[in-house]
Amino acid sequence: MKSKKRSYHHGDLRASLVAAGLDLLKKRTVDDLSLREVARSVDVSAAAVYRHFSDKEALLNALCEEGRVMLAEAQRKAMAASGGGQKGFDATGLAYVRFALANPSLFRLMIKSQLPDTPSEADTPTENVAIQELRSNVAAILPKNATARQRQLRAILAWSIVHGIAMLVLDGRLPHDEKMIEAVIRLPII
Amino acid sequence: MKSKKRSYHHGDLRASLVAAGLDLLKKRTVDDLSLREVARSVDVSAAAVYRHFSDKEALLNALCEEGRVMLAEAQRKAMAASGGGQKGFDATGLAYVRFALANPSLFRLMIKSQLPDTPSEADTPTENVAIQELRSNVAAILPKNATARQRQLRAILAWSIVHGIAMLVLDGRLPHDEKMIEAVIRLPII
DNA sequence: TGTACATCAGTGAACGCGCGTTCACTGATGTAC
DNA sequence: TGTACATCAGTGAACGCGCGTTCACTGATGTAC
Repeated sequence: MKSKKRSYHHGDLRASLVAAGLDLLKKRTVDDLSLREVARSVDVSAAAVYRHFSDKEALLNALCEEGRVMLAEAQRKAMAASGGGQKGFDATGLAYVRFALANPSLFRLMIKSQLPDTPSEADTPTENVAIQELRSNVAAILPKNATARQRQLRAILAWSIVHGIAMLVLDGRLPHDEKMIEAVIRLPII
Repeated sequence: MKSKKRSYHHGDLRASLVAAGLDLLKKRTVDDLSLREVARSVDVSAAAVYRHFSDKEALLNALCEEGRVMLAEAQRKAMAASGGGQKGFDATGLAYVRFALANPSLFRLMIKSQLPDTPSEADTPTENVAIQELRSNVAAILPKNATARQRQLRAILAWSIVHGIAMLVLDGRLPHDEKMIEAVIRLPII
């Protein structure tokens, strides 16, 4: 049986490399993903990669960017399909976990990448874009008289829950059980 | 200024290697920790390590084991100091997060290591020792008429929260803010 | 229609690197007589 | 007390490996005249 090394290279090599990288991330650890292997799986020399990316990091950043688009799209769809409110909130969380479980290494890569965070050292230093959007979603769930502090803490709590489940399942500490995951996310936390 | 490479080797080399490994994990990623560097920091040849560990994996397992002891001890102390009940439960969770933040790479190494899990493929396949102890702690918090299912879900929820906070802070997605962490853990989730 | 030239994506060989592991060895220590 | 020997923790050189990156190159394609 020959190894069915599918070639991704039909025209735009840059796009092919990104596609191949995403595909390899389904089978490899982030640290096991080498620039050479990405090139190999597109049947191109390693040096060819440097025509499209300045270095390995630039290639990984491109993969991250692709992942960010995929995740945002999945969450947008989940929110729209569920009709907003508490259900929409839960659906968004579930989409987050599902994305992580479907793309383990890509998810880890995105998490570790520090790119999309606040560039300025503002009042809330390390806080990032995702959490701010999350907080506005939380605001829609909480009672109107909730304080800013309460909103912040609830947002962090919600993020921690979905992120925690995702990581525990990814690392094999919890079984990959859809029903269980949904049930945990739907638990009333207020 | 000379690099102050402290030697750990005073007698028991095995113990020195473990100590050096734990120390290096405070500054290095798990993947950046090489057997050669551990040996180097104890001023011993790389080959000497093989007198005490069969291979690199065995050395890493020893580091994991040390970490497990440290974490268990921290949680035991936290529980005892707080006097049990809901406070004890929160304190245990806080100890988990604090341990992770104090020993980032060691914590990651422990999480990925699959050793301490259930060896048999029982009814709850991937579930491990930690979650079972956690569930008994949850049982003490929940009302007496709670079902087994409710207890299980609450245990997973509690674990997910502390694990999620820990990972988000470790990966720089949330600021390392003790007050915030405590506040999130103490949020009423029922 | 044909020729000269520039462009530039991709090649393949080579580089230095640090890694995990193996191997024959050395030299200090303890034991037997 | 002295000598012969076994033990065994640690040495240092060497191995093959795959990596990221560089470099002079080739050869197809398009454009100018």
